[in-house]
Amino acid sequence: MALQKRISKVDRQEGLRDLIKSDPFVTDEELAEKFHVSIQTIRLDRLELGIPELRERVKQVAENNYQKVRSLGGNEIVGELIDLKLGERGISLLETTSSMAFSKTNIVRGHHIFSQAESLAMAVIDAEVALTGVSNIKYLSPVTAGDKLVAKAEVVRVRGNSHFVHVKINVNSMQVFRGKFILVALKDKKGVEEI
Amino acid sequence: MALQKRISKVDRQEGLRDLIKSDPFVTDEELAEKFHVSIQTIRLDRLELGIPELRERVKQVAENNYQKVRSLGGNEIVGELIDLKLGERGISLLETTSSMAFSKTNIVRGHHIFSQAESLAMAVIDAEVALTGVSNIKYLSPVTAGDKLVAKAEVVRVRGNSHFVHVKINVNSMQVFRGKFILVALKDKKGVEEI
DNA sequence: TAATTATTAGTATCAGGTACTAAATATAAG
DNA sequence: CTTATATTTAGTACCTGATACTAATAATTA
Repeated sequence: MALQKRISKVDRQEGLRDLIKSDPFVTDEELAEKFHVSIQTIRLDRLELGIPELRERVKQVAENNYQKVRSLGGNEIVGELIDLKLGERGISLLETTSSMAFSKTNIVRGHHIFSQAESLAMAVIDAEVALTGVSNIKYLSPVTAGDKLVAKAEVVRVRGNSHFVHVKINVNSMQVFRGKFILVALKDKKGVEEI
Repeated sequence: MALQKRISKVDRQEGLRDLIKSDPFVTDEELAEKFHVSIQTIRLDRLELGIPELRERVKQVAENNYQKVRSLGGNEIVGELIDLKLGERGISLLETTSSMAFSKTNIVRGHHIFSQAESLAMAVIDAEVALTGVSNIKYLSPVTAGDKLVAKAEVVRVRGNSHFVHVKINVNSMQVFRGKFILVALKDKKGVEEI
């Protein structure tokens, strides 16, 4: 029999915590093998550390992200479409959460704001598919997690298959972002021949 | 005994499919109650419809979203940091997937590209926390799902707490994006000085 | 060496199933 | 109406990944 190179209890529990954090899908059995201890020891460890069982962890991951992904790019539009006049203007609402922010400062990462603006700009274009060509954007004020972002998009000019859209985002009627998008409609597939 | 207002098999199976789709966390037992049939009937239905059991469904939801959130803002940096010289330059790699693209065209949504660029720009700044102030960006060519995006960031100028960073993104040495970011380092907690 | 702590073994039980057999009940066809 | 077929229900054995508990063994410390 090979020597079991076991580590101390505290070290194991620390490693356990990290491992489960980085991979919530790991079973007690796999953990037992990894740390060269019995499955019972792992269960005692989890009990002491207050870490729930695999199925509970998986469920939590599923439930947490079920919501988030919907407002975070899994869909065609980031945020919730409130109003839309195709080819003219549109309004969308995005409720920011701490998962969108830097943990230290609670300030929402810029690309979430950008994503809301860009996807609204694209939604407002009256064409099958559009692709962002150029954009000039400006963040005017930091956004804190919990803020409700109201984005307003307006089509200001259409030239050929280029669409110029201005997007403004407000929090409580204070402007936090503005951006000018030039979107190009693709005529890859059928039905987007000319605008 | 009260009359059981049962619906036809096809209708039930249709309802079943919809219900599970809208709530993947529902058990066979709950479904049986909802449709006034036995648990075995529900299981036969799932078998016929090819719908996996609760735990499998929850696991799939968890796994799907675990990936997405990681590559879409759950982390501090979007993509994988390959190289970093703090305050000077940095390189990151992002492997695009179909979940980042429009289902119709398979073209990656712009904000994913932007997110990679912005987060790399912020990572490269030698400061505790930075906030995107202004950015001027341009998408040069559409990116298809599966493409590997290599982003290169370079700090070109530092004035006060304003950092000017250029980011270029290539796919197979073909440039698909460029952007100029002005990032403002925050002083401790408060104070976003004028740019 | 004794006391204490850590680990392992083993059993009963649970949820939410699969897989299978068999029986009861509906519904349709002759 | 009666038979044939489809549908639903009942019941059993088994599975995974656990909890909860008791008891014994091994390792460490006083």
